[in-house]
Amino acid sequence: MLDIKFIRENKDIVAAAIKNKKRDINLDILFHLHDKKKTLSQKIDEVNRQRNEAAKKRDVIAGSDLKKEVEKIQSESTAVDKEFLALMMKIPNIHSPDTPVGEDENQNKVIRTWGEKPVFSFAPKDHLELGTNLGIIDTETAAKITGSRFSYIKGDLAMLQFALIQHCLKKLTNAGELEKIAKAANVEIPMTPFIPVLPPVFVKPAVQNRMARFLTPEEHYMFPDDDLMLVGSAEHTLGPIHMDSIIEEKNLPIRYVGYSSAFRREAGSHGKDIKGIIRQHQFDKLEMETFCLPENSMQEQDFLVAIQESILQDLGLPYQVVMVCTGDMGFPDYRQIDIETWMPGQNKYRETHSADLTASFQSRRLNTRVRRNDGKIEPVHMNDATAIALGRIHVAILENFQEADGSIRIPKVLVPYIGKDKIE
RNA sequence: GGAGGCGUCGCAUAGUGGUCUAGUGCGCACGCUUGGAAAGCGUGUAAUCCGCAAGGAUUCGAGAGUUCGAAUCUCUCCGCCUCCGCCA
Repeated sequence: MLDIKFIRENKDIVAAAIKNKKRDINLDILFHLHDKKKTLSQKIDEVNRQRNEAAKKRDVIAGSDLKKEVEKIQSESTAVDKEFLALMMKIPNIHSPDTPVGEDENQNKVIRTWGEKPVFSFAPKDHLELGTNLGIIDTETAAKITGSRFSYIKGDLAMLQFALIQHCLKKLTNAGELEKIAKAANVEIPMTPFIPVLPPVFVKPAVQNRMARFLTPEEHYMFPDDDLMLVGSAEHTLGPIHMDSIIEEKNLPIRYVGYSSAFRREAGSHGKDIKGIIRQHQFDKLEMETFCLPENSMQEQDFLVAIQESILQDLGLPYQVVMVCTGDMGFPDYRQIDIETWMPGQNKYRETHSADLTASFQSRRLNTRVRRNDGKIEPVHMNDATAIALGRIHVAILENFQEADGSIRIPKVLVPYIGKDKIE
């Protein structure tokens, strides 16, 4: 959610963002509702003042009349508030000046590439064929037991997953490692290490709503009997950690790295990526969620991207970094940077990482604020970014590091965790 | 799942219908004192909204209700604690 004052003072910027993010909202209606809301609340304040006075004087008759009056205005005011808020929530975040304006993913801008795409002396296979042959991916049994878009990850691939998690956690909790990454990326912000978290995978729908992620309800697994839903990402329970609280400036930045399964119904993606484990209803992910000072949040995002790149470089996976354009970026995002990793079996780069800077957009709804050293209070800035998404990285590793005989080379950094250098 | 207790300004606690404009302690900030510090003393210390300001309104877990008036009474919900049961 944006600040209504900001919207009033920057109508052009907000209107442009609405248009660039392909939405249609009339800001004049919003302003009109806001005026009405203000007038009504001033009226209520005044009547309440009189009411308090009457109560103090124990004036039963006047008090009784004023009570009826305030009830009448109150109901009108509640209706206006509701309408105002509903419209406010439809307004997307503005986008950063360096975000490319565009219609869809075709206008996303590649800003860097790293690594050499592998050249095979044989016809490379896709991850499903490789994984099925090696007995480490089993989608057929999963289809019988649970349904389509689920899988059993077994044997060395399961080991590989834990190795990846361990490798990343080690990196993210080590201040020295982080400093190296920041220095290489020219980022100058405090290097507070990440706090590892195992968050809940259920979230109250009302809280998820305050994350301002407009993942429609159809995309979530809902449990109405318990008023709960499964998270689509650890972000959904990491982001609200400081809901309704004020963080002292000296305690920022706060960085979390959460490990959890993510659950997505993938409604509306029928037929897309149906083969293999690229698009699953359930997958595991290490997710970074950070809270920082407003003036540091762009650098914070650059830092998170640098971490993502460093992880992919450790693994030796070729990738490209992409500035996501306005038409393709998330509703609450100020700037979105994706990393796409080369997948030979698909013969293209596929999204494996996303870094979302939401600035004050989420924190305003979550009511997560910072008390500056001078005592002023303002919303903190929030970033969230994938550290590693396990399903898709499995795909990348299997497809990039396959040998002619169908075996898979294990990335050097992971060998110590698994105790061998090959899946065969 | 059963029984009981409890949710108050960062933390701890007082407050059982009007004197609560929510007290006190700790913490924190500033000042005095000091060569400097600690201690001591003094002052200040929740947020949100409206307003240029003066000031006003709202919030005592959440919501609804009773009342001229609610932290305080009633109802519903949520959370926490203790004991019992079940259980990884």
